[in-house]
Amino acid sequence: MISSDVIRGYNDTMILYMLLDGESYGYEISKNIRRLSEEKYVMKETTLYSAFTRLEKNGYISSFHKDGESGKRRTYYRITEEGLAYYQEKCSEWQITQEVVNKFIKEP
Amino acid sequence: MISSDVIRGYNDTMILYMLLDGESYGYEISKNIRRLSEEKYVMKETTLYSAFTRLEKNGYISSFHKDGESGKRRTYYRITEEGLAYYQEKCSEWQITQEVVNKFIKEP
DNA sequence: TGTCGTACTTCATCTGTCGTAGTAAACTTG
DNA sequence: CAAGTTTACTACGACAGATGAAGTACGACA
Repeated sequence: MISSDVIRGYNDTMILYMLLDGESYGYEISKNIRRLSEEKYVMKETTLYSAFTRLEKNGYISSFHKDGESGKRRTYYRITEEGLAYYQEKCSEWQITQEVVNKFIKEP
Repeated sequence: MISSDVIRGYNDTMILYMLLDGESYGYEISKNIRRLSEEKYVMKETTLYSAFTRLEKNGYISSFHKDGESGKRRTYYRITEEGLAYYQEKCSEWQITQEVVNKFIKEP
């Protein structure tokens, strides 16, 4: 299992990735992250939902409700253009981060 | 420049790496991290020194003073066996982290 | 004598994560 | 159809690690 301090800084990126190919909502995103990471990373509920708040406040995602849906009270999110730009930035940053951290790693 | 939330979780690892081939002290380690990362990462002083405290408290490094040194008040550190084990753990974890995060990265 | 580089230390603040807990609808299974 | 499980959140408080700002103090150099 991956410790959270390592991933911290990429939770937002993961969520944004999950919204790249269309809108989704908390529970679904959570499941998808878990599945895509092959159970190696499970985002805590509180982390996920507080990330939504932050991302929306920063204008990277926008929330809405689907009406006509049988009372499931889901909050859907979609990525904004700013969110996409931010995501791409993070991807570039990740390449550099890998390069840098790898200099400090000794393979056994 | 790399944002700190990304690296957070690997500051300790970097410091330990710097102690793998012998004792060192704060200022030197700081310089070496900067140099090795090719200026891409500069650890803040407060981050560095608070990391020392934490690492020592966890038994991963031990501090000492060299006597006979002309009053430069340096605190030297060396890595312990627990520190080495912890470092190796972190290296393994890093491999997994890379794999996981890369699943959420789209190359342009 | 003053400034720069070295080598820290203290303190207060902020951000993001996490544990605990609770709500409530919908689906499942005996 | 009752009871448990899954879905889908929300609220609150605590905590760790990073950070900014500021200060101390020695030595070198010019």
